[in-house]
Amino acid sequence: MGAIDEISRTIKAVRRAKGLSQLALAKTAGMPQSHISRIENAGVDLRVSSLTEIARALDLELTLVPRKALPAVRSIVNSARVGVSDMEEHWQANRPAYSLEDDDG
Amino acid sequence: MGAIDEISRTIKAVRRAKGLSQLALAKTAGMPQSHISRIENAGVDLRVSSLTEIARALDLELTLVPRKALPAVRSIVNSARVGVSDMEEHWQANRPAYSLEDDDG
DNA sequence: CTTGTTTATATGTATTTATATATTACTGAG
DNA sequence: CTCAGTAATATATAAATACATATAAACAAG
Repeated sequence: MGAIDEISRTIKAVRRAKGLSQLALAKTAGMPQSHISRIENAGVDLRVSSLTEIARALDLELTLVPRKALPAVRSIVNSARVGVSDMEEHWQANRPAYSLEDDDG
Repeated sequence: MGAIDEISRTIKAVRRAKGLSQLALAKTAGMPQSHISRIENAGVDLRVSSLTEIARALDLELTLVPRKALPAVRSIVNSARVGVSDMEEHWQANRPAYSLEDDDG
């Protein structure tokens, strides 16, 4: 599973957790609903500006963290979990954070 | 200053801090050197896959962190600083973390 | 100082692809 | 049936990306 896939899953999960429709998210992020749909389903390789806007609309922030700091950051992010059911499924079904890596490290 | 600008500055600073040429970074990231040059100077709106590969080549990880967790994450990232001179300038000249936000929040 | 060579970075151009706009279809709930 | 949410399609455009080439600096040797 690639980073893009991980991103799309996270977007979908967090959007649902916040009770937002694709249309609502799209409006806040300034893009058509069809684009959100494609992002969530069709493995679109987003541009950074688009990802930033979507993230912001979901109260997330795009961040670059050094590898050494990753475990600590993850535990913090886990503690700061939103605690909504739809999201829990996501975190448990996948990795315990919003991390966007895959396993070639 | 936008998020893209922040990203390009970070990439350039970290690459230099690691003593890598654009070509070396490009090879590791699997893209032509010309692209690195444009990313660092021409305000390119990167695709997520490109940013992920570059970040990985620089021992960074792209992460989505909830707003509430941002301050804690930043302090961690600050503690985990690499401590190279070229980078210090960057951190001091800009914001105290790798954070990619701008100021509309 | 000039020539050649190597390394680092920038630029010109063609291709690929995300994105915008608009529309349509499908689904489940009421 | 309507309505809300989502997915899928076609077209058009802007922009990222790839490929090739140019520029520039540094260095050595003549």
